[in-house]
Amino acid sequence: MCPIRISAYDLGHMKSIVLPPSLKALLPLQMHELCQGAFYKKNERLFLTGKKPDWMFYVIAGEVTLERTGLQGESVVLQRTRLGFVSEASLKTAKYHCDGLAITDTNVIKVPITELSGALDRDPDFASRWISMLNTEVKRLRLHCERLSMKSIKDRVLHLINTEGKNGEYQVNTGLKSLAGELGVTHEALYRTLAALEKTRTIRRGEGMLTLTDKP
Amino acid sequence: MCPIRISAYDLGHMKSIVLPPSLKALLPLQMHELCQGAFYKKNERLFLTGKKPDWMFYVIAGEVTLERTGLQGESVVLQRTRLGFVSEASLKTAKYHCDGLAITDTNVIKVPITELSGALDRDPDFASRWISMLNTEVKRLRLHCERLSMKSIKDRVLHLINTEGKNGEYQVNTGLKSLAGELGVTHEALYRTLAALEKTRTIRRGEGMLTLTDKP
DNA sequence: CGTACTTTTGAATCGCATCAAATCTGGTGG
DNA sequence: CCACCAGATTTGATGCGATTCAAAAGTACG
Repeated sequence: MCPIRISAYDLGHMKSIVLPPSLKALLPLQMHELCQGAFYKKNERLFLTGKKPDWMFYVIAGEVTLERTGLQGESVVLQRTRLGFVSEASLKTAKYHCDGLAITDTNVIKVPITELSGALDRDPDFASRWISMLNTEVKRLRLHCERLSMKSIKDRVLHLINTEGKNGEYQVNTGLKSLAGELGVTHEALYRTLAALEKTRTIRRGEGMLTLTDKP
Repeated sequence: MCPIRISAYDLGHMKSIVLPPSLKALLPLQMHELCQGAFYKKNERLFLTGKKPDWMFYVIAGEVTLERTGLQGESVVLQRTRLGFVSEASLKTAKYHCDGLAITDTNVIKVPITELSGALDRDPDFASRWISMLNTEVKRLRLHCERLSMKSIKDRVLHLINTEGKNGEYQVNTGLKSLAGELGVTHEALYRTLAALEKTRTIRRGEGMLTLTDKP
């Protein structure tokens, strides 16, 4: 029952690449060959705030966050992606409104934006699939907002397991410190909350997994 | 310099209606006549969680929130709309994932979902405009998440004025209590924070407007 | 084996939630 | 027109939970 997770590899320029099924099903056929693979080491940035978007990034291994640096220089995590597009919303945008940061070694598929945009205009089925993807993203973001509106860390953690997890199990992929950032709390407070939740047998922990214990 | 704001009217069944320019520009011509006007009194619900979406709601006057009721029965505001679509993300969804609540007397344009979906498949230009709208929404939601990640109420208020306001001015439309909900804080705390910000001359208040005082 | 980072625990502090209550406001009906 | 009510606004007092600062223990990696 260990989580299936592809590790990231640096394959150099990766001339020919294999698209993951989810991306293959989304993109029209003629786009497939225009895609390129890319590798980013931990803490490398895929793109920077203010820069012009040329590629759409589809994460296939590793993990990428969208971050903005606040007024005091602290970074705020807007989104984390382990499988799927980062910055879908930058399709028709002149500049990025946040940074894309690989928080671990990461493989992505790069899709050229100009061609992507053209294909969306030409191919109604593709446009429809793209809209569905954006709909999903909007809902995910609404849930994220809901989570961040909760006052206690305990509530946020349980909400996370319930909405992002499967069958009451949530896989923590890049460490609790990173998760704390996503939940909008300090890592110390998260550690304490998890310890408390474990002591009251509300959740169990193991192998980076947070599991809800079923209560009668 | 008073804010232009259309008040909501109950025009009965409103057989023939006038679409606002923003909606007219978005929808293809043949959709225009399929739209209907509707009026909701304060605290009426446009739709309920779990119900099947038949109409898309475009708010033209008043204000609508998307809300989910948490485990303890408290309601969490996911989104507020004063002009534009509510629940754009429910286009291809079997059921609503939240409630739509008129928090003041509200006029909306109802657009039939089946026809809307068909038009998106047939009309690439329309699909393109729809995608742009979703992109905007995704970005707005990301900013909302960023705001909710801020620890202090002061930071959230200033972020709100900077991102949702115009020229350092933010119009509070439906009361501070409602705004407090959107910011994820209690109304008491918000009142105190605003009073403090006013005392230090960081902001000014008047006529439901929060204005940033320019500092050298 | 040393370095960097994560995880963990400790103690002090502070901001916000909470509960309470007073004032103000607009709208309703006598 | 005024009494009345519901809701919004405001201020006060108290306690809790999260932040903050600090430091120790664990872990991965070269």
